[in-house]
Amino acid sequence: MAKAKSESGRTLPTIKTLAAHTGYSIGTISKALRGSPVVTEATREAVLAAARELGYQANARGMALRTGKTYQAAVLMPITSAAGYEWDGVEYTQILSGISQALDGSDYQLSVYGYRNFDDACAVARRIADQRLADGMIFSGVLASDPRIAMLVEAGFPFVSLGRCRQSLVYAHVDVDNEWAAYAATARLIAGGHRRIALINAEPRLSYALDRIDGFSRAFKEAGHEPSLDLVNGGDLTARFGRDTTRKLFKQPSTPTALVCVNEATTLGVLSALNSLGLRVGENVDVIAYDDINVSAYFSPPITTLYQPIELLGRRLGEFLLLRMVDEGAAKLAEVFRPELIGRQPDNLGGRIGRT
Amino acid sequence: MAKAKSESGRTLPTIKTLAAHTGYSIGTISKALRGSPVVTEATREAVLAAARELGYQANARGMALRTGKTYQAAVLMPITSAAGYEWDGVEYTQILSGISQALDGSDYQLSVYGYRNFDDACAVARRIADQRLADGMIFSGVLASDPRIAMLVEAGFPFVSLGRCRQSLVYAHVDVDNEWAAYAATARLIAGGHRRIALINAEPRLSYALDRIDGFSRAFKEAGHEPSLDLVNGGDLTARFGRDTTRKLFKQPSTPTALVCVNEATTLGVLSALNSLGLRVGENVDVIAYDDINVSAYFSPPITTLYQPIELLGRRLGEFLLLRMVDEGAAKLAEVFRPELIGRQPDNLGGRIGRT
DNA sequence: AAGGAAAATAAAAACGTTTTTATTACAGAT
DNA sequence: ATCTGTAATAAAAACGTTTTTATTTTCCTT
Repeated sequence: MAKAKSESGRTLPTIKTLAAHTGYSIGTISKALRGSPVVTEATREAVLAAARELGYQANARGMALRTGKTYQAAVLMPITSAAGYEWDGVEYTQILSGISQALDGSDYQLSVYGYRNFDDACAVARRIADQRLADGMIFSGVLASDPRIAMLVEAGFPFVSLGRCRQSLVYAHVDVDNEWAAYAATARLIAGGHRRIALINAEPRLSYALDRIDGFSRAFKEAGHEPSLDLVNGGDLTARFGRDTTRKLFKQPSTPTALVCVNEATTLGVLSALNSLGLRVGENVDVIAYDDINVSAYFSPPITTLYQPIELLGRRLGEFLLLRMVDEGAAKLAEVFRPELIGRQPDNLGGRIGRT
Repeated sequence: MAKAKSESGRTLPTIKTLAAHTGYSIGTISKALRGSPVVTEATREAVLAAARELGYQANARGMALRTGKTYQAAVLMPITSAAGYEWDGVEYTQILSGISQALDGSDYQLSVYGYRNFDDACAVARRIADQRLADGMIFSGVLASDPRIAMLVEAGFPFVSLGRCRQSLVYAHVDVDNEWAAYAATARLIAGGHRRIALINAEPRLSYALDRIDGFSRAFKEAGHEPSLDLVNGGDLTARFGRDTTRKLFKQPSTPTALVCVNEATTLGVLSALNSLGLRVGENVDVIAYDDINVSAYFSPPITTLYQPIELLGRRLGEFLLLRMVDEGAAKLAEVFRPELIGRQPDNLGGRIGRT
């Protein structure tokens, strides 16, 4: 078998090369490189100098084999449905980007595992933990009762989830304050005079979808009104879902006067449907959207959004995972981001609707 | 050091476990598992049965160390600029998704390497090749003269690029026929009566940006007109760039009557700007867009697009890399996809513009 | 029945590390 | 001068594989 060669055709330097070059044994070299206190300062200097000179870089596989660590951080990523080619999972670019930045400079390499559906995601998570394919993992799409979290907590495997489940378990996580966000959006619309508000939501088995319904309801209750729960719709996060749902809503006898949208893809579908129904935002209907990627500013007219730079969440996910993998307790590793409400419309139908 | 334990707390089975369990030596076990012809059929059966029974899975680090392979496929991913939080690099979700699907079932694991700018990308590529951090790599954002391609071809390191450079080198690649696409879009607009056509393009150092200018020019020349090269604009692929460029174009004395847009983010910016200028698509101006993620159907009005499911490109990238890593010649591994022109508008300003 | 070739398997070496154990050198104490 | 303890380093073992080399078994030939 050919040895690994560097581009120039020479064999890569190993710890043995350093040993031969410096005259020390490989054990001493290893200790010097790892900063063990048993080697003299002078020896360490000599070894480091040789390492620099020869361009030595520790072989990750050798380290991995000996230590049992993998130096891999796994990220579970949903595979976009090949079928409809609908706009889906767009925000993963930003999440990966953030995680990658956090891992940059650490010894860990980002490893992506695709999954096709929730069961698949569970199977992949279990495989990673059981076979120690990585030293830690990150995943999203958390269910109200998520078997992955229960399983990994039980196994003591380091992980950070994007989203919180509704079981009382202690685990590292990052999340958006969806309850507050839905509350803020709904309250703004209620203050604008709206009573029939639709919530275009994610599937209700997802934990954050429930959070949003909670916030939605709370806004009504605090204002002394009954929440328009009949206008709550759950589905996938595509433009198609937004369009179809909007059309359906406006075929009903009691139509909404405002909509809160789950994300910008869905919003695009909603706006498209409203347009084809001859309804104009700010005149006949108000729309507030969740905004991952700051694109709502370019809609015509620009709409009010709950803005949360998702790359930041990704970075925090990576940072937390690094800490978790060196055995930082999970309890301290939790952060819930509150998105910023960016008002681009008065959201009171231009004053055409009566305030209470 | 604690041994790797499976979730249930038991030590993971290794080739030694199988040896003890079956009575064969570890060498024989290895050969049986790898399907070497020197072991009897009966032995192989027994070994495989034991492997199934104990849930044995080969340890990737052990294999990696011995064989010198890493079983990692590296993908270089641009890190979205933390600064503007502009919509950027969205299509990477789909690319990764496609690659992940192609790698699924192979021995290779997808490894993501982020880079911040082109120089960084080159450095990362070199590091991966020099230190053998992966057995192959995939990257995009190819320049007309791309040092990564030259370097990797020279080093004999397996890779597949998304995009072609303009140097005469033999290497595996996947690309979109950008020359044709720009030609088709421009020709359609010329046929609709347009003469002043703007091209909202990527940065001209990118190879595909040049391809598009070529196609754009060819359409004019074949129709016997001078290409409106003064209306060609290159920049990043954000909505902001689309908006700012459009505003700039319509401030000039000789404004365009139609625009060809580089991608859907930019298109959103273009449409936003047109709207704020009081211009309506299909009446005052026509727009044709490149469409990665099939979202143009939801614009109001829907616009004509060049549609290319990008996940398919990703899948082919992965397939090619797998072949390349088992030493398939690079020459055969090339595919150029021609996008589909989906006409959603007549693109002749509703007949208001005179045909020649 | 002995010899030998071929087939099957066992044993050993190697990949690049880290860690444990053993050895050496040197100081200070007696 | 010898002993003891400590500091520094060397040597060896181990991680889980694959591959090369050695050994055993089988079976055919004479």
